[in-house]
Amino acid sequence: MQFSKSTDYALHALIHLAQSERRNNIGIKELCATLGVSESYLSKIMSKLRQDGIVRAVPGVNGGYELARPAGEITFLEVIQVIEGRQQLFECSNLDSQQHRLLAEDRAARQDQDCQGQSECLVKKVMDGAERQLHQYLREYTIQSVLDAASKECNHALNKK
Amino acid sequence: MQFSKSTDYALHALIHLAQSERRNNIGIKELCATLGVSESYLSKIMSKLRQDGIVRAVPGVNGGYELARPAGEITFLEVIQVIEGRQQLFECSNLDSQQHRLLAEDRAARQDQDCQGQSECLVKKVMDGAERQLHQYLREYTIQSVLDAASKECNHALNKK
DNA sequence: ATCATTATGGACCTATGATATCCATTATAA
DNA sequence: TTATAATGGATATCATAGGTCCATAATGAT
Repeated sequence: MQFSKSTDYALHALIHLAQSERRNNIGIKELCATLGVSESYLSKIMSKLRQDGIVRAVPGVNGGYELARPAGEITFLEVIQVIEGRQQLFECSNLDSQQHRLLAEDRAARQDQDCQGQSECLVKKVMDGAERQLHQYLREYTIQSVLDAASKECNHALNKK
Repeated sequence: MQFSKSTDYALHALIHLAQSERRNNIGIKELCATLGVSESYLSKIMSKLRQDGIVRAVPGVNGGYELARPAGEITFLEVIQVIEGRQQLFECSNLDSQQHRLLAEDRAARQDQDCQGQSECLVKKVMDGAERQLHQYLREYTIQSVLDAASKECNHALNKK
């Protein structure tokens, strides 16, 4: 279980766009030179980011990409979900297996109305909790926060001089 | 990015073993009937769990599997790592890209001794933090805790009657 | 000792998705 | 009108997940 390279590229591309905010329309050529990745591959990724409203793109002379929103409003979670998709981290296969059927029957036999309906697998419950934790964390970091961290390091160094 | 089916199978198999603790040596036939998965595939998974000391296996008549340790000492994290491997959730490709080189040069130019050595990518720093969060969460849940949750539900129902 | 039983590990297969390239087309500004 | 730059479709390659089959080894029962 790993994040794809595309996610890596997407995040770094967005950081570069954020760093170059005064200039608008950064071309794919500059982006792929900066990231060290092929033009054709990176444009697929940029295309996805555009379709999800994270960047704007303009073709033609002096065209290129720019952030569609302030860098502080683009979270890591959002970027990751655009690239990786929005499937759940964990899906319980064989919900009709004997193990699950027994648990469900238990619940049914007990006629516990509170438990009806939440026939979810207990393993999945734990894993869904893990996913929630992860999402909560990734929502707290934005493209801007990375830029801030970089300049904070820089200021720290300057103060020492 | 998703957990594999194998992780699903492994967790459910371990829960079944834990539920059947008094009987020892649960055969692969019983396990795969319970989980609804093929014998040949599940045995690969069980073999991994054995190699990592999570279950014990004994061949021959009346042989089978049993937990190698108390269910309360087998964490979700451990099981997941055995099955999924221990690679990092995020690896930064192109550490020699222009973007990374510039950051590194900045640090070097500043001659900030505190920052030397930690030339790590700022994106990776965030993602490593996410991984730590996830691991911390998954370490808190064990095979036993799932069993406890199930019986707690059961008691809750009995008290209402 | 032999035999039936059960786990093990190697070889193999297939499907899927990640990674990647190429090109024809479309949209834009100069 | 033209050069430029993004877009999307088709395609290729490779690694991994998911899965099967079989020969072998180990074990308890007879």
